[in-house]
Amino acid sequence: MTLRGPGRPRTLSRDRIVAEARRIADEEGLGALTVRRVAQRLGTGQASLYRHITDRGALLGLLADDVAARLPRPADGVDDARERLTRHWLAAHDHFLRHPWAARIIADGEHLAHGADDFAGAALDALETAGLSPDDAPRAYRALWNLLLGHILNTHPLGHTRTPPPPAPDERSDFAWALRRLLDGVLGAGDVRN
Amino acid sequence: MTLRGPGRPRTLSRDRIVAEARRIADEEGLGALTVRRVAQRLGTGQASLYRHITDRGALLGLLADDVAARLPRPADGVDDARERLTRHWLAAHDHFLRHPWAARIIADGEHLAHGADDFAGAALDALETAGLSPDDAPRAYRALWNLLLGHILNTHPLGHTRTPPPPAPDERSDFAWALRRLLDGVLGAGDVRN
DNA sequence: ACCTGAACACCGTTCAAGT
DNA sequence: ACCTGAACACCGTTCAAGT
Repeated sequence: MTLRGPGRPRTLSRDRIVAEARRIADEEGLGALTVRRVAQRLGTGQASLYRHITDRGALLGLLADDVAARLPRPADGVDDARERLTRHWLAAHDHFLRHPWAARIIADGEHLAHGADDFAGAALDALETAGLSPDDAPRAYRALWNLLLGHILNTHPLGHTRTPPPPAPDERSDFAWALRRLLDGVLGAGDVRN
Repeated sequence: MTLRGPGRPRTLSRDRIVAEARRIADEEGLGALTVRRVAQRLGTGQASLYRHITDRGALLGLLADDVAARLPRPADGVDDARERLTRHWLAAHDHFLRHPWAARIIADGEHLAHGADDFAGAALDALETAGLSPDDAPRAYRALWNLLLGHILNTHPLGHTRTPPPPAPDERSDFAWALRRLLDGVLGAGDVRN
C-alpha cells in the first residue's frame, strides 16, 4: 500500500467515479445520477469522466456489480438447510432494500455482471443440499430470484383498492411470508406452518 | 356510433394519442416512446399533445392502465380452484409478456392505476375460495404478483455462469414451474408433483 | 378554441484545443 | 498524457403567436 496524504486524491480514477456515483444513487436515486452531476461532485469537467468509463450505461453496470458483489454470504452455524436458505435470501432482500436502484439496473440486464456469481453459487449449493435435483435447483434459484426482484422493484403491489392495508403491509415481512411459502412449495413442504 | 369517413381522423384526442403511443411501445420499446415521436407519427406538433395529456408521465400511466385493463378474466368451467388460479396467472403472465414495458411502468408505480382492479378482485376471490383466510389472501396475491413481475422484468436471471441453459430456459415454462411451486406453498400443497 | 414554431433548460457524448 | 470548454444532437416542457 502506498502512503497517501489527507484530503481528496487529486487524480481521477474509475474507482473514485464509481464510489461517487454510488453515493448519488443511494442519496438521491437513479434519476439524479447524471454524468454531469458526478463530474460536478468530483470537481471535474463532464468530459473527463469518459477517459475512465466508456458510457453512462457502463457506469451503471459497474455500480450494479459493486452492489451485487456485496450480497451476503450464507449464514454459518445453521444446520437445517431450509432455515439457512430462508435467512440467506432474507438477508439478500435486506441488502437490495438498501440499494433498490441496483435491482433496477440488474433487471434491465444490459450489463450482465459477475459480481453475483458467489451468491448464485452458494444458493444453488444450498438448494441441492436441501434435496433438489440438478434440474430443479436452477429453476428454484430463478424462482427465488424473480420473487425477490419483484418485491424490490414493485413499489405499489397493485391491489390496494380492496382492503385497507391491515396493520401496515411492511415490505420485509411481506417478502418473508412469500419466501417461506415458495420454499415450502419448492422443497416439498415438510411442516406447512410457521 | 357515428359515421366516419375513411382515412385518418383529423382532430387530436387523448385516445388517439394513447393508441399511437401503445403502438410505439409495442414495436420499439419504452425508450423510443418520446413525446416528439408520438406527435410526429400523428402528424402534429409536439406542443399540441399537451392540450390532451398533462405530462409524459401521465401518458405512461394511461398506457399502463390500458394494458392492465385488458388483463384476462379467470377461466370459466374449471372446477378445481388451484387449477383455475394456475391458468389465470399463467394467462396474466402471457399478457404481460406481450407488453413488457407496461410491467415496467406499473412497477415504477408513479401512477397507481385502477385498470387492474377487476383482475385483483378476481384473484383475491379465487384465493379465498381455495381456502385462504382474509389475512392470507392479500399476502398470497402480493406474492403471486411480485413473482409475476420479477419474471417479466428480469431479462437475465443472473445465475448463468453455472450450467449452460439446459435445453432452453424458456421464460413461460420457467414461470409456470415457479407459479405451481408457490401455489403449492400457499395453498398447503395437496399433491406435490405435477 | 385549438394548434404550433421557436425557445428554454436539461440530457449524453464528442472533439478540438489547451496544459 | 491527461484534462476540458464548447459544441452537437437529442430530450420534456412552455409560451407567445398564429388560425
